[in-house]
Amino acid sequence: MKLHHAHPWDLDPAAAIALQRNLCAHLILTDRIGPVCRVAGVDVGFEAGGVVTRAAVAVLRYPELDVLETVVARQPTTFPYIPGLLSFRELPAVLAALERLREPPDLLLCDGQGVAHPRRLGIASHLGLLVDIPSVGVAKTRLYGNHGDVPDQRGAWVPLWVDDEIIGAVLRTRAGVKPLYVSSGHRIGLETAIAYVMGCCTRYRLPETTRHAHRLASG
DNA sequence: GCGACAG
DNA sequence: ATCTTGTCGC
Repeated sequence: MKLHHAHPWDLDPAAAIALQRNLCAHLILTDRIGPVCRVAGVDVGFEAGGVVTRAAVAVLRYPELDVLETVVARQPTTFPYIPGLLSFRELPAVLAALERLREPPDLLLCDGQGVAHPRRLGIASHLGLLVDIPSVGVAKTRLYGNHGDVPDQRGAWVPLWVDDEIIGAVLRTRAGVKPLYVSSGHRIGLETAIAYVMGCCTRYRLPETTRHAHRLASG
C-alpha cells in the first residue's frame, strides 16, 4: 500500500489547515467502489498519558463479519488534539498499521468524520484520499452541521445540514441509544455509506469493525 | 467578545 | 482520547 506522493506531517496548525483546503478538492463523493469483501475498522488509542499513539485496524469479511486480519502499530505522538485537525494527530500511526496488512481492504470505516467537517476533510476523507481506498466516517458525536430529531428505530436517519447542503447523516444503528454521525470519506456516496455501516452493525450501537478495532487500540 | 469543539 | 465505581435497566 504505497502513497502516490509524499505527504508532510510536520506541520503547524495553519499549514495543516491550508493543506486541508487543497486536498478536499480531490475528493470523490460518489460511488467509485468495487465488490466489497473486506471491510476494515480503523481506531486509535493512546498510551503513557498520550505520548504514544496506538492505531489498530481490524479487517472483517463482508457481509459475514468474521475477522480476517488485525494489525496494531505504535508511534510517538507528534501533534496535539485540535478540533478539525484530528487526522494530523492520528493518521501517521494509522498509515503504519495499514502498510502491515497482507491484503488491502475494499472499504475503510474510520472513527471520526468524513466530509462532515468545517473544511470537508475529516480523518476518514484524509485517509481515503491518501491510500486511495473508499472510506466512510463513523463518529459518535457531532463536529459540524445541524440536524433534527432521529426516529427511534433501527436504520432511521436524518440529514446533517450546513446551509442548504447535506454533508452527512445522523443514523440510528440501534433503537434506544444515541445515533451515529455518518459521512462520505472518499469514493463513496452517502446512501451507499449508510448501507455499509448498517451492514456492519449487528446488536450494538457501533459497527463490528469499529468494535474490534477499538478493542485492539485500547486493550 | 461569546460559545462550539471528531478523538 | 484518558482518569474511574457503582448502578439502573433489559
